[in-house]
Amino acid sequence: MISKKTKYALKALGYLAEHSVGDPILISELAKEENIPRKFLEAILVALRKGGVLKSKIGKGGGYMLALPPANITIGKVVSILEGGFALVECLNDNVKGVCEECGDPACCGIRLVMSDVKKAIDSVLESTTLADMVEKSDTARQQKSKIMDFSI
Amino acid sequence: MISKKTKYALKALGYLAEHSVGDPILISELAKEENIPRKFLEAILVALRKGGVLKSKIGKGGGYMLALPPANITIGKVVSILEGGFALVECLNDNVKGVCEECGDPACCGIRLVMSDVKKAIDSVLESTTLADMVEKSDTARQQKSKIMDFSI
DNA sequence: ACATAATCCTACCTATCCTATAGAGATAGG
DNA sequence: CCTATCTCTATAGGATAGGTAGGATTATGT
Repeated sequence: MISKKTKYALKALGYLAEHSVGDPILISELAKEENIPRKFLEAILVALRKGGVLKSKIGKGGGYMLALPPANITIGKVVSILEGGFALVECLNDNVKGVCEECGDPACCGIRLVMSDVKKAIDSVLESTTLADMVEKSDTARQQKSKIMDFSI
Repeated sequence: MISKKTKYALKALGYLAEHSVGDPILISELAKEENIPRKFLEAILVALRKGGVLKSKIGKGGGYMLALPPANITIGKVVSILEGGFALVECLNDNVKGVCEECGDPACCGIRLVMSDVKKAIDSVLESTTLADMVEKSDTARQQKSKIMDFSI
């Protein structure tokens, strides 16, 4: 299960991708528009900045901007920043904190082998989907829906 | 990240798949051989029994057996029993506890749409991999390794 | 230089879940 | 009836997620 942190991050990034016209957007605007607790969002944005996805401008007239075009920000990157990778078992994590004590021999642990397949499947989706894709999916779905609404009237 | 519960479950099931010759195996044997806290394992086995993966025999000479052949037990089933499904967002969970408050309109929520793709990818692996596969993977890896060892001597 | 608007940083709190344990109860075999 | 088992309920400690507070720092405009 992805955490609220990650969900909030994706919502905030989605907003930035749709509303950014070059100048920075305020934390408070993001928090209000996307319904995210202000202070909590602050911490999330800092993480995203340190992860290279956002850049900020301090002081009056400051705020946050995307550091890259939406098409160059993968969902995998965002998840990885907020969740510290998305491994299903410790021993498959990117930032390896050591082998999990359960599988005596990592190379032969059945669980590890299976979860490695799962991780590959997850990563292939996460790495191939970008922020731009996410926004587009959402827009398309909304348009589809309003079409259907029109027909039904 | 899968919980220790699930890891222990898979280890115990793996042991049962490999050592079962029809008669029940003791909790204490499973706990000892697979290095799992006895009482904790007890709870896990009960869950697996209620989930239809194991059956038990009470009283003297009792113990646990697989309720199905290993090739008919998917890893997905086990994960689903122990973790209550493996959705990445609440609103995609099997046992829907309601829509997540974040995505106003579930049908148009970009996060939901992306995570739905991820879930499909996960499920396709988890549903197509069985306990028998897991045990086999592990065995094959072990054999490969011992071959390499032989060469190197 | 100064007031103001913004992000940045450090620390903290609380509830929930994960892991684990204890002990009495129920059931079957001999 | 005795013993070996699983079964059930309750509980406890620790970690993590989610959220909050307040002040420090930095930039802008006048």
